[in-house]
Order: sequence, then structure tokens, then C-alpha cells
Amino acid sequence: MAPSALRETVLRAAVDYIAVHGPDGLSFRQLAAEAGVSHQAPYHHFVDRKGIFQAIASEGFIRLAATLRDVEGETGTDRALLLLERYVDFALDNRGHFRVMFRSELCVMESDLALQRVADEAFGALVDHVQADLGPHASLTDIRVRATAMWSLAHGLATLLIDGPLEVKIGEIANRRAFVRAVGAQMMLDQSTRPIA
Amino acid sequence: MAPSALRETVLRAAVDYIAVHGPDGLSFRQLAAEAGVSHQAPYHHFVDRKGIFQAIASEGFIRLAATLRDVEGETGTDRALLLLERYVDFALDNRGHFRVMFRSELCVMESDLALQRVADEAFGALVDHVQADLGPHASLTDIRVRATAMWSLAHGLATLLIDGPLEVKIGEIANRRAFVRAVGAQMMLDQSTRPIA
DNA sequence: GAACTCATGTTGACAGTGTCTACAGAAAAC
DNA sequence: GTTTTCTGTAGACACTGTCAACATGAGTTC
Repeated sequence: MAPSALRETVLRAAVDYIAVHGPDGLSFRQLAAEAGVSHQAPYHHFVDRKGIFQAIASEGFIRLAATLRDVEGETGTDRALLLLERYVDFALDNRGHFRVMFRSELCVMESDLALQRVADEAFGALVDHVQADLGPHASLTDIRVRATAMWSLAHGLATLLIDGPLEVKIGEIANRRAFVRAVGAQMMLDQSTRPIA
Repeated sequence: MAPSALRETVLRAAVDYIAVHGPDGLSFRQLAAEAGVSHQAPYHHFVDRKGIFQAIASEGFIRLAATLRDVEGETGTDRALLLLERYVDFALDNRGHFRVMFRSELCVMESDLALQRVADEAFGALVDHVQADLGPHASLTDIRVRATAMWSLAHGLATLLIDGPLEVKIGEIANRRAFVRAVGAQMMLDQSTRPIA
């Protein structure tokens, strides 16, 4: 067996489970059983039950950072819409990771410097885009506010799509991409160009 | 003892616990012990472990609906900003509820029609505001998109403030109210009136 | 008033869980 | 060649949600 193949096996199984059932019912012993090892074997790869969540979150933030860094758009609005779209895509394509990344009870950032660093990387990617958008003379406050606004919109939309009652409340969403773009445009285009009812 | 005083006691204790530690580690037996009853007594008031989460979510949606219905603002922007502010306030003042309300693994809407109804009420309050804003000739699509955008922004911001690494990433937020308003204004004012860097 | 129902509590048992400790062998380091 | 480290096993512990059986007392029905 390749070095730490068990770690990889267990990690994949955990991510898959969480993507479907959420993180709460995840059982270490069951993961071990599925992997065909004793109930204690996984603990040599993850200190804790929390350890596996930290690993998943870390992987998630690395992917998210890469996703956001990849975004390139001409104008500010273009870029903003793309960022929103990619963020939501990431969340839906990586439910198992996304559901863990923002749960402070599961993966405590404070105690894990490495996790903190990759999370910084992801948020840094967003801030860099905003900074490039607003120009070199933007105040720190403006950057913080705009970055938070964009992040909130994207995060809220992603969360409501994954866990929330959005689709139940709002009806079937035929074309998700188009819907996400419309939501983004609703917020990020200036009023004059918005389709007014 | 008043009728179902135990139910109330356990419910309060659970909400308080969740507000601090999150829902995952919540132990029925511990709640029972704290209330000074046997470990099975609470099960006469909540069918399940999930039952208590459903009860908490239900209470939360009722409060949220009332909060949103109370909002009255002159212009559309005024009202939108107020809705955002109240949503975030609600989340921060009712962490115990908020942390449960949007976790589909904890409280499955599909199986609980009453819960579904109160959740509808809350989202309906938002939609009504949007509808009043956009006027009687607004298309259903426009209403859906705008309501989703506002809800996403509010929900994302609230989530990031409660559970997420926002404050860690963005630095100390001296005046939360002002910051929330600034984030809202960033998104909801038209470009011409935005403070451009 | 007697009998019955039902809500609310009790106790005991069960399998499943995370975690601790102790131990075994194989690979790597010295 | 010896020692240390990595990766696995096994058993035990307290704790959990849940099931079943039973106690009790208040209200209802006849």
C-alpha cells in the first residue's frame, strides 16, 4: 500500500458522506469499517475526530483560493459576477468541503495555524480582486466593505442553495447559472442598467 | 409544576447551549440531568433528538417572520437597508435559533408541515416587501431574483459574522451596525451615489 | 364512585460512538 | 544490528440516543 493510502481513503469517504448527509452523523468507526481496518487505525492519521474536519476544511480552502485566483474579468462588474458564479459553483461542486469549511465548531481556526493560512489565502484572493477593481487609491475601509459585501452575497446564496430552503420557497430553478448571474446583476449593476419592472 | 414546564426548561437550556457551542455536541441526557429529571423525561415532549431542533427552528422562524413584518421604510432603499439590519440583528441576538434554522440535516422541513409553514411565513414577509417595492407590475422573475439577492446578502453576512472567519479576516469591527449598513449600501445603492474610491 | 385513558415521569437495557491505553510488526534512521 | 518511528490491532471506558416496561396521578366517562 502506498504511504498513507488509508488516510486518503478515509478522507475521500468522509467528504462523500458529508456531501450527502452532512457532517453531524459522520462516524469514525464506520469509516474505518468501510476501509476494512480496525476502529483505531484512522486515528494514526487524524489526531482527533476534529482532525479530519480540519483536513477537509484545509483542502477546501486551498481549492477555493485556486478557484478565485483563476478568475479574470475585464471590467469590475464582469469580474464580480464571475467571482460570484465561481464561488457558488465551488460550493455546489464541493458540498462535502463547503459544509465543513465555515463551521467553527468543527474546525477551530484559532488552534490550527496552517488552516488559518489557507483560509487567509482564499479571502486574500477576493480582496486582491476588489483592490484591483477599486484602484490603488481606495481606502482600506472601502475595500473591506466591498469585499465583505461580495463575499456575503456569494456565501449566502451558496449556503441557501445547498442547505437552505431556497429552492423550496422560490420554486424550481431551471437554469442555476443564469439565476445566479441574475442575482449578482441585481446587486452589482448600477440601477440605470437594471431591468426595472 | 405548570403544564409542560419541563419542555420549556429543556428548550431554553438547549437554545442557550447551541448559542455558545453549536448544535453538534448537544446532549439530551445532559439537558435532562441539568433539569433534574431522568434521562427519558424530555422524550415525552420531543419525539426525537431531532424533535427539539424542529421546535427551536419553528420558534426561530416565527420570531424572524415577526421581525421582518415589523420593518417599515419610506423608500425602497431605506426599507432594504432596514431589512438587512434587522436580519443580521436577529441572527446575532438569536444565535441558538439561527444556527439550527438553516441546517436541513437537523430539522427536515419536508417531514414537518408546521415548520414549513412558519418558514414560508418568514420568507413571505421578505417577498411582500420586495413586491411592494417593485410595484404591482413587477414580473414574478424579478421578484424572485430580488428577494433572493437580498436574502442571500443578509444571510451570508449574518452567517459569516456568527460562524465564519469574517472578523478574523477583516479585522475588528468597531461598530457593527454601521458596518452592516455600509455593506448594504455598497450593494443596494446605485453606483452614482456610492462613495467611489 | 369506579373504571379507564392519557400525559408525564421512572428505571433498565441495548448498540453505537469517541477516546484512552497497551501492544505488535514493519520500515527507517542511526 | 539496534533503536526509533510509523502504522496497524485489541480491549476497555464513559457517554450517547433509543427502545421497552412500568409507576403515578389527573381528568374523563360511564
